[in-house]
Amino acid sequence: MRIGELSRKTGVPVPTIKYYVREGLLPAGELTSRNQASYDETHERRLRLIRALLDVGGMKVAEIADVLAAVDDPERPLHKVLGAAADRMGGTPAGHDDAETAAARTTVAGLISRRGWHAHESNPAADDLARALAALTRLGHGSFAELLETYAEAAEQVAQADLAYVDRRVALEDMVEGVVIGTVLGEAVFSALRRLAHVDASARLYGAEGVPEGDKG
Amino acid sequence: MRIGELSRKTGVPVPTIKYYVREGLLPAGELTSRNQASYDETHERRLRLIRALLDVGGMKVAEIADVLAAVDDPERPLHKVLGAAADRMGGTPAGHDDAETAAARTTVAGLISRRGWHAHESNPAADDLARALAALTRLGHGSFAELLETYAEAAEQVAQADLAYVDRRVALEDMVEGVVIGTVLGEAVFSALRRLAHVDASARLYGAEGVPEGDKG
DNA sequence: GATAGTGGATAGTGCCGGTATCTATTACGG
DNA sequence: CCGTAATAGATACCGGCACTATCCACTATC
Repeated sequence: MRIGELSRKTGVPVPTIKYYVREGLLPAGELTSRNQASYDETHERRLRLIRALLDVGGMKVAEIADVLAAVDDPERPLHKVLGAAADRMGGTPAGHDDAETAAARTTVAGLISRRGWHAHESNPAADDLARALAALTRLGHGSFAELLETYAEAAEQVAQADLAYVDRRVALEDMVEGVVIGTVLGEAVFSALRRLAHVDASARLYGAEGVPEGDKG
Repeated sequence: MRIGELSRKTGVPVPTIKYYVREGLLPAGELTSRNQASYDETHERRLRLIRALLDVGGMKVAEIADVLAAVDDPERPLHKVLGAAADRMGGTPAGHDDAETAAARTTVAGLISRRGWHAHESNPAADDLARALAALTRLGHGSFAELLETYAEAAEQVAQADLAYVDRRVALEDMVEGVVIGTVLGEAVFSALRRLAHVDASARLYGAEGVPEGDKG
């Protein structure tokens, strides 16, 4: 198909498709003449993946380029792709190691070893966690750490379900892509569920309705 | 204290503090003369909260302004603040209701009623969830919905722990702020934990180490 | 052979979170 | 009482990002 049809099928404007190609998110179409290239379903699928990662997953274009490059790497070291997909967070690049962050890092290391997780504390996620805990401490909510075990338990459940899904549901061919999808979109799914559950829990605790009559605007 | 000291204590540059005041995130200091204002610990705390919401929570300045306005509202309708804190997601404003989204919406409504959640399906979180599921469907992962129950279970655990923490740990005075902190920073915490758990789960499944020797760059 | 569509390239747009600069004023140390 | 530093407030500007507009030379198609 030509670029116009690709655009129509996916709802992505033609100039945007060109932009994605320039940025390395999408392979160029195969040239059939100097100003004609043909695109196939792989382009269509990749385009949908890009939009999902952008719109639902909130990833940045450059991050998507990195992750997709890892996906396309024939070597496909699964845990590296997973890392690339997961390490897209952490707005603050490094973060000076103040007292709170150092203490939080210790807490995180303790949690990891206590749960026997096969994850090194140098993992970027551990860093993000430490920074979040440090921020909580600075706000006088250091005891939020009491919830860590509950959180970790739930996170384990979710992660196991994710990986099991990928393992049994996805052909080896698409496994890497499946991991990316599960990691990024799964996060969006869980986030939304958590917010819904919050509404429910607060309704039960404080008697506030999810949406009182006529409060839908 | 004066603005310079506030800046030193929090690490936020003076012009940035002025910017936050302009944007309504931070109340202005009390004027003691035409070019002097005094700030107190409430400003300091608020400033830390703003930075946490920005850096760790990934919220936008305008969103923070909304949420903090709700926090400062003497009426303090708790569930509304929670909503304001939670509804900060969803990059795509509305989203045309295509076939996939409509189907996903039905799935979400089913889930909510099945779990007996006191949350209306018109909730923005339900919308985000539907959009995430629709994106998964478009990518050929409609069966990801099989994980919804597991996800929901975990989300319930986390939400209950969150609210219980707020309920018993926070004076009524600060409860609203506590909800915001728990909602936003709790999400960052859980997200990081989920990524760590992913690393662990994939290590167990596929034998990839969290960080192989000399792979820490 | 007119028209619409295309690949490729460059420049521009709108938003966002600040940062720089400027003025008029005041606090503060000596 | 004077010089310097800091401050409030206002406006202009900046860099990053995700596009979007425009242009050109060319070609598929009617």
